[in-house]
Amino acid sequence: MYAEILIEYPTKKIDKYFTYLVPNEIQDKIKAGMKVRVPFGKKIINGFVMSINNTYTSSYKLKEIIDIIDEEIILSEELRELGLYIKDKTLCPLITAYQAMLPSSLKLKDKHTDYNYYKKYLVLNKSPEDIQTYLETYHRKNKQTDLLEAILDNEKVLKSDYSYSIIKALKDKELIKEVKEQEYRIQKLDIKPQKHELNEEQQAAYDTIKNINNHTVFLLEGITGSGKTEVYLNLIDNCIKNGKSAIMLVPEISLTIALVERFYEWFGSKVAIFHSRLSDGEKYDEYLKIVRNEVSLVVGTRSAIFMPLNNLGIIIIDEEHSETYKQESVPRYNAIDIAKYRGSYHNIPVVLGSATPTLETRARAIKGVYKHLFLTKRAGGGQLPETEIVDMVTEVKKKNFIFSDSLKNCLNECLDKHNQAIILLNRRGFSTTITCSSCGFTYKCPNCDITLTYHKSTNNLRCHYCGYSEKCDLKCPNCHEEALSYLGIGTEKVELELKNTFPNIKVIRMDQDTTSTKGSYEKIINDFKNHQYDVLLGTQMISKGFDFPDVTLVGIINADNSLNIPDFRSNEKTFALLYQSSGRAGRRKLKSKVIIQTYNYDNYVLNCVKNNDFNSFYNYEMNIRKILKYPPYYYLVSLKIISQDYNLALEESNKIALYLKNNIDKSSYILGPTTANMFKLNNNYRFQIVIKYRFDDKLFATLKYLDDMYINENKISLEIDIDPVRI
DNA sequence: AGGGCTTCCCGA
DNA sequence: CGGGAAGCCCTC
Repeated sequence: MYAEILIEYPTKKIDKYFTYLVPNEIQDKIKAGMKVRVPFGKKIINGFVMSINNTYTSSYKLKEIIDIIDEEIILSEELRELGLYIKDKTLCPLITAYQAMLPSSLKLKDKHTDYNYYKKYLVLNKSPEDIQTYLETYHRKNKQTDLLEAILDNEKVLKSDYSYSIIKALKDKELIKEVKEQEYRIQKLDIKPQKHELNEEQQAAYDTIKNINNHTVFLLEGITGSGKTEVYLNLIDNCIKNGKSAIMLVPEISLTIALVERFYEWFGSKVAIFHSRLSDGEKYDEYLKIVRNEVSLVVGTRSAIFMPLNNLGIIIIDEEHSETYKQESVPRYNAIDIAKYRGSYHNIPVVLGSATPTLETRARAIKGVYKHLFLTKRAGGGQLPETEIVDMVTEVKKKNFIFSDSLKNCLNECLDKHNQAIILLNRRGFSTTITCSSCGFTYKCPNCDITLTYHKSTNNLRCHYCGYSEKCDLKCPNCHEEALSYLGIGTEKVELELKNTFPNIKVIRMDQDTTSTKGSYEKIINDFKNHQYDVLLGTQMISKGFDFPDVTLVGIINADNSLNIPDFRSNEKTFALLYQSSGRAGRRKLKSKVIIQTYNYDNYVLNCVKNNDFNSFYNYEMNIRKILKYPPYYYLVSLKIISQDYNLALEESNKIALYLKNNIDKSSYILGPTTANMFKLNNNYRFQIVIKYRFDDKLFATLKYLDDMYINENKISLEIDIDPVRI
C-alpha cells in the first residue's frame, strides 16, 4: 500500500506529492485527508495524505510513513479539492492553500501542544451518604465542611474557588478528589429565539431566497439601515430548522464582535465565531465545535469561509464590496470566489449583501448572472440622514483646519441633546508628515518610499508599512533648527482637537493603535453603545455595518484621502466608504445629519453620496471603466517584480513584459512595467505590470510559466496577483 | 525549507 | 593551495 503525501514546507520548490510506503499496522486506519509524520531528507516532518494507492511504478526506493498524527480526517474531500482549485486559480503552492484553511493549532508543525482546555473540579470520593455521616459525626463547622456541603449540593465545584490547604486536608482524608473536564473557552447558553417581524421588502427578499434550493448567487442590495441582517437571521434560522448549517462572513473583526451578540440571541450555543483576533486556543475550540457537529452557524471574517461545516445550507457574505475578502498574501484568494465554489459544491444559495456592491457584482446582477434583490427603505422607522458637503478651501481661510463651522455647530447641538456622533478620518497617528520649515527636510522611512507618521502617544515616528520607528526630536536632524512642522492630520490629532474645542466631551478612539490588546474591540463598541462616550472617532474600521441607535451625526474629515489614491477603484472605494459611513446615522427615528469635509467640493462622487444616489454613481463609474477598459469590462492580472537591486528589477521587468507581449493573446493589454504604487518597501524596489484581458486562452499558461521561471531566483521575486482588488 | 555538494573567487 | 561564500540540486 502506498500513499501520496503533501509535505508541509510552504514553498513552490517542493510543491508536489511524495510517495511513501504505508506500514501494515496503519493500513486499515489511514485515509486521505489525515495528517502523518514522514521522514524527509534528514528530518522528520508532517504531511497530508492526498491519496492511497495499491500500485506504484518506479524503481525509486521508498521510505515508510512513521505514523498517523491525528485519526480525524483533517481535510475532507471537499477541502482537498478546494485547495487544488485555489492553487490553480491563484498560482500558490498547494500546501499554502491548506494552511489557509486550518487554524494554526492544526497547521502542520513539529511540536505537539495540547490545545484542549480543561477546568479542574472537586467531586466526592465517597458516597453522599458516607459524607453525610462524616459531617454528622464531625460536629464542628468550618471551611472543610463548607466545601463538602457545597459538593453535596452541586455535585461538583470549581477547584479554583477554594484554597489549597482545605482541598489538601480533605484529599488526605480521601473524602474528595479532583477531576479534569474539557471545556470550550467561549461558551454561550441556549436561548429561545424571539421571532422578529420582517417588513414587506424584507419578507419578499427572504421568501425569494428561501424558495430557491439550488446554487444561485443573490445580490441583496439594501440601503444602509434597511435591515439586511434581519433577512440573514431569518434565512439562517430557516436553514437550521431544515437541519442544515450556515456560514456568515463579515468584513472586519470589529463587526463580527458587534454582530455576534445578535447571532447568539437567536442561535445561542449553535454559533461558532472565527476571526484572526481569537487566541490559538479559542480558534482551536471553535474549530472543534464545528468538527464535532455541535454548531450550525459560523460567523467570522475571511478565513471562516473554509470552516468544515457538514451539510452546508447557505453562505452569506455581508458587505460584499469589502476589500478584506481578498487575502493580500499567498494564497491570494478571494472569499467570494471560495463561497461560490462551496456553494456550487453543495448546490446551495450564496447571498452577497451590500448597500454599495462592487461594480463587478452589480453588473453581474444586472446581467442576470446573479439574482438581484432590493431593500429600498430603512427598517424600524429610521430616516436617511441629510448630507452636507463642506468646502474646506473656504474653511481654511477662516482658520478652520480640522473642523468646519458646520461640523462644530452640529456637534455642539448633538452634544446638547445627549445624542452621539461618529467622526471618521481614514488615517491613524497624529501627523502624517513632518517637515522642517527652515530647510525643507522631511522625515522618511529609510526602508520604504513613504513619509513617517508621528504618533504622539508614544512620541515616535513610525512607518505604517514596514514597522520601522524612531524617536522624534524637537530639532531638525538636517539643519538643527527648531522648525519642524507637523503636517497632515491623523486620528490622534483629531482626538486632541476635539477635547480642546469641546470642553467635557467624551471621545473614544478606535483605530489600529487602540485595538491591539485582547478585548479592546468589545470594550470600545460596548462602552460607546452604553453612552459612556459622546463621540466615536476612528478609521474606516468604524464605517461599516454598525448599528448604534443614538448616533445622529456623522462627520467625515478629509474625504479626499481615498479619492487621491492612484487606483482605478478609488472612486468606488470613496463612494462606498462615505456612503457606508453616513449610513451609521439615523438608524432610529431621530433626525440625523452627515457632514463631509473636502477640498474637492465639486467632485461628482461626493455629490452622489450627498444625494444617496448609488445608481447615478454606478452609471457614471461604469462609463469610465468602459472607456479605460477596467473591470467589470476587463479582467486584471497584476505582476510585481521585486528586488533589492533596482537595475535588476527594472531589467527583469522589461524582459517579462516582452515575454508577455509575445506569448499572450493580442487582444489583451499590457501596461508597464512602471514603478509600483509603493515603489520602495522594506528596502525592495518594486515594479509592476498590469494585464487587462477579456478572453485570453494563452494567458494562464504564460503566467504559470513565468511563475515557475522565478522560483529558483533569490535576488528577485515575481508576485502574480490574479483579479487584484487594488493595483 | 534545509542540507550537502560543487564552483568560483581571491588572498600573503 | 585553501577557505569561505554563493549557487545548485535533492528530498519519496
